[in-house]
Amino acid sequence: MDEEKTALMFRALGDATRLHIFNFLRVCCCPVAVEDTGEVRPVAGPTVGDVCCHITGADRINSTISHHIKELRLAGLLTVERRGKNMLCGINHKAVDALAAYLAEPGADEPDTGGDCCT
Amino acid sequence: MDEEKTALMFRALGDATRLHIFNFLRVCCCPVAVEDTGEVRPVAGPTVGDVCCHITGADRINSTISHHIKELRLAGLLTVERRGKNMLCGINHKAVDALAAYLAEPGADEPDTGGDCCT
DNA sequence: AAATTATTTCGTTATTTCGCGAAATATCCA
DNA sequence: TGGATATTTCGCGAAATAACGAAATAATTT
Repeated sequence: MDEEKTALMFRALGDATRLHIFNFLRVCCCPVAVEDTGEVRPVAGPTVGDVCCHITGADRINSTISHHIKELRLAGLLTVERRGKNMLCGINHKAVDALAAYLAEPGADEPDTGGDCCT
Repeated sequence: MDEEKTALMFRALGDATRLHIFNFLRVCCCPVAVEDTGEVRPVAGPTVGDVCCHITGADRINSTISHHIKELRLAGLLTVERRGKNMLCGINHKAVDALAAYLAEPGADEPDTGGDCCT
């Protein structure tokens, strides 16, 4: 996973509102289908409106939430797909797993420059 | 791990320069001591100057790098300790592990609100 | 004590981000 | 076709952030 993309994901999660959205979608029921291509898309799940309702408490959709969801999507952490009038949100588990692995395995994608860097 | 703190960590890693610093420190040799209190501190390792040199290529310390290191430290991801004239940097593995676990275990710290959120 | 080295803090400027409301777009229903 | 619903895009002002150089602080050497 390239560093640019990784930073983008971390950045997306580095906002209280977005992290809240992300958590909600993770604990929420979000059945997904995996295409032959490997692409993952939500089969059912909360709409952008549901998310907005849960996060803000308001029953009207908020442009701010829409914007945050877009940012999470651009980072690759969310999938969003139109279903009629609604947009269904789902977690991109593959991306989340990759990010978790990144944190768990130090320097897996970096040439080892250690040894000549200590004082 | 509380959500506020988690977002702070993600935010700290969500900048290309800081992620670069973080990666450098992870692959670099960074022996640490664990105190009786559980506190972790670097025993040896790259100084702020070493980090700056590696990241920017310049041989002079840069206030920008100093600032980024401070931010990583405030997020709890780095430990910084004075050793004579220098400041030694080290990774706070405990915090990194906690962050990795957070990503790996969906909703471990969130009450399950699923079931009534799908359309 | 003065000079030197390593690093942080401060003040400034340019850029980005956040939240908001209004307008635009897309889809469905009558 | 004309609404109604769901969502995104646009434009705005306020607040946060990033990079930079200069000054300040801390520890070491002479």
